[in-house]
Amino acid sequence: MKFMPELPEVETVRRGLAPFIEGARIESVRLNRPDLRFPFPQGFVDGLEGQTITHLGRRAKYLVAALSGGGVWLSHLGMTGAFFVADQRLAEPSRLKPGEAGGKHVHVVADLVHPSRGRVTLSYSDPRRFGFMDLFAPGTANPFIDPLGPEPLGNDLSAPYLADRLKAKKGPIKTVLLDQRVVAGLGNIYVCEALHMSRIDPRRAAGALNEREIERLVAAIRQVLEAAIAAGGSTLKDFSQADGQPGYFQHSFAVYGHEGDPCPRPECGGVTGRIVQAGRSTFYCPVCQH
DNA sequence: AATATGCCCTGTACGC
DNA sequence: TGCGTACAGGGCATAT
Repeated sequence: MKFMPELPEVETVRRGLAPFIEGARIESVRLNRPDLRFPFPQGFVDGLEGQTITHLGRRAKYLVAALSGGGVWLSHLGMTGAFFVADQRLAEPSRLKPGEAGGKHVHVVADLVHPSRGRVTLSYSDPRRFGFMDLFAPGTANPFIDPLGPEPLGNDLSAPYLADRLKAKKGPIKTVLLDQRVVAGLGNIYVCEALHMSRIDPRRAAGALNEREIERLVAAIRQVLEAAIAAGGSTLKDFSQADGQPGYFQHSFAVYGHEGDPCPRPECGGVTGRIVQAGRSTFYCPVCQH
């Protein structure tokens, strides 16, 4: 299974990058093309240069870098976006994997100065360019962040909250869970996994779930995300070595990508199926999910 | 208003 | 081997 940056992967990237860029001053930024998924906004480079990154946060699948002037540097990795760092104690940039950090898909390179690490090079690679970046002036509305629902790992996601948001929904629970206004940061993989763990059929009408099922679902969402973050965290020790890649880890899934394989639930006996809902693949077990 | 579809983009896998 | 096609999918735009 190839790396795909959903919430746990973005969190792992955040944890990997933070020690290199928090507190660092952005000396220069080079754009190798005018756009990713969207054009870089007017004043992007000028707005970043000279700023110090005071904090690197995450909201849903967005990386949110707070700047000393009060602005916000927003980044979304899309499907193939990746950050690479190199400082003077790490491998030379030339040792970074060719075709990735050194290749034709590196679209943004920023030179930073970190108070203890010295010069740090931060590169962004994104072959498919589904990612994007934006820059927001202090105090301005953020159309990406503002509409988002609660973080799935925070206290705001609760069974009563979710029950309230689901009760009027006629669409399938799988599709509703991908709506970032309901819960922020769930993607196709972890929705499939959470529905399998909570034994809920992805085709069920969201509004038809009962209280017990919703409680199981909320618990499962937390569990699959936390397990994935833990798996990612275990790879961070390698972050500052060899290829300098943050958060690239193989994580095992119960159903995602396992069409035709036996359901991993003990004594279930089902075979993992794949259906398409709202244009996306859904993997599920037709025996134990109902 | 809520819901559904098409689009973006490129590397990879696969059938013929 | 080469060529065409399907697929991966988050979020936006558009249509209903």
